Amino acid sequence: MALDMKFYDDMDARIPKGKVRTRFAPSPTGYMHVGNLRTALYTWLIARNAGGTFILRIEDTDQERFVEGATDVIYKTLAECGLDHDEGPDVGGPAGPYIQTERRELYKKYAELLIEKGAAYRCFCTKERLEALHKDDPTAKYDGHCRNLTQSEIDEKLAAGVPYVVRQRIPEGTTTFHDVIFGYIAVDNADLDDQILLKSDGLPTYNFANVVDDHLMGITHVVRGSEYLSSAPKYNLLYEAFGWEIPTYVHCAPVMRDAQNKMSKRHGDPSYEDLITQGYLTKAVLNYVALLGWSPRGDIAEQEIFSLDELAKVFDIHGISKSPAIFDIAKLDYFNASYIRAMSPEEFCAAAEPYIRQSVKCSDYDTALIAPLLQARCEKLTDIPEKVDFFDTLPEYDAELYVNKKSKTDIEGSLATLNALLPVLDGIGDWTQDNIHDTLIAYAESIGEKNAKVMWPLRIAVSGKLVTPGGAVEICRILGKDETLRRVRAGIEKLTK
RNA sequence: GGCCCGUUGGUCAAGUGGUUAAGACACGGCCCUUUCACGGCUGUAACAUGGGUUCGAAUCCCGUACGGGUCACCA
Repeated sequence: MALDMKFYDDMDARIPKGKVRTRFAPSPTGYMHVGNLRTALYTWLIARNAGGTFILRIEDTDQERFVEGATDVIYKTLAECGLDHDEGPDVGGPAGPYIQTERRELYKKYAELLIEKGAAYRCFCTKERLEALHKDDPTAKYDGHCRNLTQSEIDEKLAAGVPYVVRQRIPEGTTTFHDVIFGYIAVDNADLDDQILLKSDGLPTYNFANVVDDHLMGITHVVRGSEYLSSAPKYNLLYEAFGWEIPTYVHCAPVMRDAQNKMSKRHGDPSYEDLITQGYLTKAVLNYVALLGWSPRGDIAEQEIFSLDELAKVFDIHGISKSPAIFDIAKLDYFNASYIRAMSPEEFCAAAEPYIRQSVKCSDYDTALIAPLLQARCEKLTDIPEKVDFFDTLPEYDAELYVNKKSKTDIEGSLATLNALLPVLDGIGDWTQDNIHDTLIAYAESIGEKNAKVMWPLRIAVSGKLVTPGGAVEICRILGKDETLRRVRAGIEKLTK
């Protein structure tokens, strides 16, 4: 239900710039999926755009899901992406500790405060009783069994050491909340459950810890996935019970693998780290992900390539989309290719070298010469090895490769060309790019043929491949005179049979 | 199932009552060219649906369909 409530207008604008505090609060699963990365990015951008503070908080209240070393993945990813945090477990800050399990006593204290205020109550129901409750209707809400226990009943159970949880006491009425992206949403409190705030192990549930921490840490903009949208009214009730100011909500629609499913580890969708090992550049991933669910407005509406700094300058919450976005690897390829092309030759050479060396082991071949041929020809760094595998060893190839309609070449003609080329190439004294080029062009002219007619067979002979990075001249240059001549002879032999 | 949210080309999306409904990716064609690319030009292709409101609706309202979320001592 969308309400027209002027009261809430500009809710997100009432916070002075510079006072903005946002937080990225992942639970350490050891896996940074793309949707997570995007949430971190948006959260960081909101803070940086406003000259505010970006905080990292670790939500590790689920002891059963503890994964060793999982926080390292978070630190590493954020650092690699340039999403620096001003406060967090590793850098400290005034609102610490920043790890929820270290804040245990805090939650307990606030849960008790809530009980005093009458907005929460202790529930001594056993798991068996709760299960029985859900037996017929799995979606049944808590029946309020412990809602109105007398003080003496409570004291008695407490004294007897009966384990309990703390539940939120949902009042009657309607709760309205505002989200920057989704607008005003009102729900009937009767649809809300008396959710558990504090588990029997004394640790808070996500729902409770979030409210307490976000308030205590002074978070002004709560950025999270839209799966929390339906919990938002319960958070507001909590804020109200405490008498705390409600933050600005920014619920982001999910990143999908297809129209039906979110990106997920289970489906084998790539995490940030996976994308990097697949040959994608961090900056390209960030750029693409930023635009997956957000678009620039105004005079930069057409712009697509953004550096992180640029994004920080222009990012506007209102450009975030309501509907889910499907992750399109083909478009990431395009962004990645753009970033590869935009690198300086030196930068690209450095990035490409290890990939070139994966298939070019022979140290006679200079990666500095090979790299320039690749820069405009690959979308991902991992495209490289396959493209340069012919340098070390001439592959087995089909004589049919010599036949090309457009270049007007066939088997017979190619054989003739190759035979004629042997002395021509052998006659080149200084084996430089220019000399090889000029000699071959001059030869083509001397026999009154188009360049392609001589270049095609030569390129096939020296590479053994239909498609190569660079043309015949570049390849010959890198191969060196001896190897070039050897390969041309091999070609002649193949065509002579 | 209840409640909540969403729906513009295959994909990402601009658009906030009057537009020939942008742009990008992908796809097709052409040019460039010693292969493939790169680059340039160009083409195909969309407002889920039915009712309203209005002089006028992609834009506002209601319904329908489809999709998603949520209903845990998980986050």
